[in-house]
Amino acid sequence: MDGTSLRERKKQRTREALIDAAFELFTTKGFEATTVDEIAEAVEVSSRTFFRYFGSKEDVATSVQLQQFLDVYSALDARPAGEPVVTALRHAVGQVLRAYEEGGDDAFQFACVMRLVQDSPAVMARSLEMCTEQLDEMALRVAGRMGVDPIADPRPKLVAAVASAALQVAVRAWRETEPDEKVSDLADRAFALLEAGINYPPPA
Amino acid sequence: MDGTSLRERKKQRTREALIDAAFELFTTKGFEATTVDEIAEAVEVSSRTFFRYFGSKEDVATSVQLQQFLDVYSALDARPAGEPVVTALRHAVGQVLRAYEEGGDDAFQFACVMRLVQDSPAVMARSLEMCTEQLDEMALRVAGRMGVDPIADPRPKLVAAVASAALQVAVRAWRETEPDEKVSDLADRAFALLEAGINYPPPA
DNA sequence: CGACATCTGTCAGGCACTGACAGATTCGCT
DNA sequence: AGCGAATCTGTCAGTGCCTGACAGATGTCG
Repeated sequence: MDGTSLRERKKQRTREALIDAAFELFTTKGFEATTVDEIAEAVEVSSRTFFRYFGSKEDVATSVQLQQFLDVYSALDARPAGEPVVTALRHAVGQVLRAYEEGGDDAFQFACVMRLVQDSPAVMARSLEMCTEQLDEMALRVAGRMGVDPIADPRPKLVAAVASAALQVAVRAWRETEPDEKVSDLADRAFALLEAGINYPPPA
Repeated sequence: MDGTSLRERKKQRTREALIDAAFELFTTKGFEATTVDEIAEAVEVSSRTFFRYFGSKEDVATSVQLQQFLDVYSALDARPAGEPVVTALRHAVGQVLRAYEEGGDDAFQFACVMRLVQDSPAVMARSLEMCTEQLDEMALRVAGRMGVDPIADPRPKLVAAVASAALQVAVRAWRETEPDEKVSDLADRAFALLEAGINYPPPA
């Protein structure tokens, strides 16, 4: 049952092999032009086995995105307790994004997933669905920071949803800008706007 | 080419018949248990014709949601020019939702779509995708209200995305609350929170 | 009425995805 | 090592979504 058993290691290896093969094919042929059979063949398993690891062809991409969410959670937990929630989210997200930008290993895969999400509607749809699935988890952490009940108080869920939306806007702006503006900067600016309030013009 | 030609009227009729039949079957049998063939049979057309009207089975639901977006746009344009954007969105959305709650015709269909979106993942995914498609349009109107460039200034897109997220949170909260709390009230509260700022605790 | 455009049904087919079964692999135990 | 149990995998058959291509029906306009 532990992670060092032969069975578990084999499973992990085929799982990663499937992800690698899938991204290789997605980037060269495109998402919809790639069939599950091709991915499975590249790893020398049956297509039936593919569906035992991933619920759908899109899930290969979203499984990577899920890990990114978990990274944000870790970074969020590491932020000081007194920090306001949006500010904490701003720093946590910026931290994770900068790590992806500089870390050579996952940097390619990260850009790969982002392009995939923006370019193929099916992946986009599944990705958005996964993001909303993660909203409860994120709301839970926000509620913890605020010291309020995550069910009775609507604010944690709102903050989580708004933060997720801001991040999506930043990523999309990143994909659309011609020069290589950094995602981390775009996201940082988006969160900074959230901190200041968005009911323009401010009724001061 | 005008809307009163026989051909156009026939098309409109089959389109509405398909939507009605689809919702009838979705509510009784469930979304995934309903096949496109069944919907087409109920209207006495071929399933091929169904796909000439709707790009996918999910699109039957999202086509209705699209109309709701258009309603919000109309309401938004009717708001006074000086009003801050989030406040204007709050009133526009509230106005549209209250109309759906009281209008007996579309009230049933509205509740129907909302249940559909929350209950079946495929519809949820497609719905979210359509919402992001509408973000540009909404951002355009927000930019007009703010009197800024919708491309150079990132704020309109951010406001649109945040407002959409807030609305989604409200709808989801509505579906989860046992008693019949009104969507319009939940949405109003969510937008009110946005107006006040969400960087809790406020660093006052 | 006739030329034309448009809509529809039928057919064939690809691809995503699933349940069921049998064979192979690994695990836990003696 | 050896044996039964649990788990993983491949094969097969099948359903359902969705699409291109063609031919026939229907509406449109001079």
